[in-house]
Parts: sequence; structure tokens; C-alpha cells
Amino acid sequence: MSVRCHIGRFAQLVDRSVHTIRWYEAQGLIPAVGRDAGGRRVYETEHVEHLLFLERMRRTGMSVAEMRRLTELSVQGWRTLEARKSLLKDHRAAIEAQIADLKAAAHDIDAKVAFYDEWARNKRRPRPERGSA
Amino acid sequence: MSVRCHIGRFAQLVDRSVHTIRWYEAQGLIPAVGRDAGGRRVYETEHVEHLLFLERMRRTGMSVAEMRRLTELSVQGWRTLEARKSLLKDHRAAIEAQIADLKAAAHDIDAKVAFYDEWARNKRRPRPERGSA
DNA sequence: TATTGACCTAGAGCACGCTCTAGGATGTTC
DNA sequence: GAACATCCTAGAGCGTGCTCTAGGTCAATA
Repeated sequence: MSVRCHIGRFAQLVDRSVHTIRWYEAQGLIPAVGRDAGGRRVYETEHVEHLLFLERMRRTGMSVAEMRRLTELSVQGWRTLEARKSLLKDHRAAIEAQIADLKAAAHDIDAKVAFYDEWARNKRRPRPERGSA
Repeated sequence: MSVRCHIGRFAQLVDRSVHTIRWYEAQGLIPAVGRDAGGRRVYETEHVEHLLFLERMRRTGMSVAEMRRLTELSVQGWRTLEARKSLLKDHRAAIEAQIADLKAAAHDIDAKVAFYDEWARNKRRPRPERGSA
């Protein structure tokens, strides 16, 4: 499926606001956006794919600076493949670290809820309080 | 192990700055902090445990508003156990959603890296570009 | 041709979570 | 008793990532 559209439709496709799309472009996150005869931005399939990928990175904690770097590199073609791989591998490591944090927090919550349940059951606060809230 | 200390040591124990600790207290994240004869804050074991738990929540995306709510509830004793459980279960669901996002992103990165590798191997960009960067 | 809606630029404003400054009090050490 | 670290309050400032306003242009529709 091929795309060629103005900013409103594009914003819908990548699930960001029109304001945000223009701001992303100003931040260097969207390469080579064309204009129509009336000066309006025209987006193509590649822009959608690029932004959907960045969106996934953003939602997992990649900063605008890193997304800009990735975008800069990608407009420079094959010479930057290694640099892009390196950036992505760093982000992947950050993702793994986040997953570890999240799993630990989920475990802490389970322990806390069990603590609350015991408290409620016995109608008195249990002694060995591991982590309080 | 039992703790009774001033703000500097406390900040070390929970790995936040002294500034941040005072700010957290102003935000209602630290309940019932005592003072010594000179007016300096005195922290106990329970404060350390409370903050270490909040720190885990914070690192997994819990907002200051939610941490404040949890703190408010916890100073009110057993009557708020259900409310606390509910809040924690909501956060646990948010954590599961984050983990799903992170796993999807890791998968996307792997696909992108594979794409780059094929590009480098063939010295030309592969056709079926699923997600571009 | 008048209206309407989508678009344009430039720049201000905002929510969040800290982070730091200024000016001063306290308390331990030499 | 003087120096120095650590603490205090009140409040300003900052980095990030948007979000919105003002004032105007463009093009399709009635």
C-alpha cells in the first residue's frame, strides 16, 4: 500500500498530532519532505514507515536527539549502516534493562499485594515488612 | 538493619539527591518525617523502605501524583488497603503493557538490523523494506 | 464569488520532574 | 573559638517533549 498525502492524513497514519509532526520535522526527525504547488507538505510511504519505526523507538524511551541522529544517518545512505546498527544495538540494550526493571517492579507489586492481603486477612499488619507503602 | 539518619545519609541510601528528597517531601511522597533538636529532618527504616519501593515504581513510569496518592493512602492505615491494591494493580497492568511495547520494539530492531546486514552483504538496499530508518 | 476547512510560519506556553541558588542556622572538629 | 560540613527555607531555573496561539494562505465546495 502506497501513500501520498498532506499533513492531516499523515498525522492520523502515524498517530501523532499535526502540531507534533511539524515539530518533529523542525527537530530533524523527518527527512526530505516535499511540497505541493500551494506550499503544503507532501508525505510518501517512506515517511510513514520511518515515523512508525521512530514511534516504536520513542515509546521505548529513545530521545528526540537519538531519533534525530538515526534520521541524519539514514539520509546518508549505505556508508552509515554500521553507525545505525550500533545506535540501534545500544537502544536494544536499554530496552533489555528496562524490561528487567519492569519485571522486578511487577514482582515487588505482587509481594506488596500479598502483604496487603495477609494484613487484611489477619486484621493486623504482618511483621516482616519487605518494602513499605 | 535499622536506620536513623539525617537527609544526606538518607539520600545516599535511596539513591536520590538531597534536593530531590526535600522536593519529594514537599510533594507528599514521604510521610511523617521527624525533626531533631536543631530542626533537621530525621529518617527511619520505614522511610527508606517506603522510598525504595516508590523508586521502583518511579523507574517503571509511575507519576509523582500516583506516588503521592499511594503515600496518602498508606498513612491512613488498614482502611485503605483495597484502594492501595487497586492502584498497584493498575500500575502492574501498565507495566505489562510497557513490557509488550519493549518486546515489540526489540523485535523491530532485530528486523532492522537484519535488513541492514543484508544491505551491507549485497551492497544494495533490499526490496521488501518493512519499516525504514 | 463567498465560505469553509486544511494548511502555512513563527514563536509562546505548558506539564513534568527535577536541580540549583541565595542566604542563613547548626553542630562537630581542631 | 574558628573553620567547615551539613543542614534549613523559599523560590527560581531548566531540559524534555510536546501543545497551542496568532495571523495569514490556499483550494475545494455551495
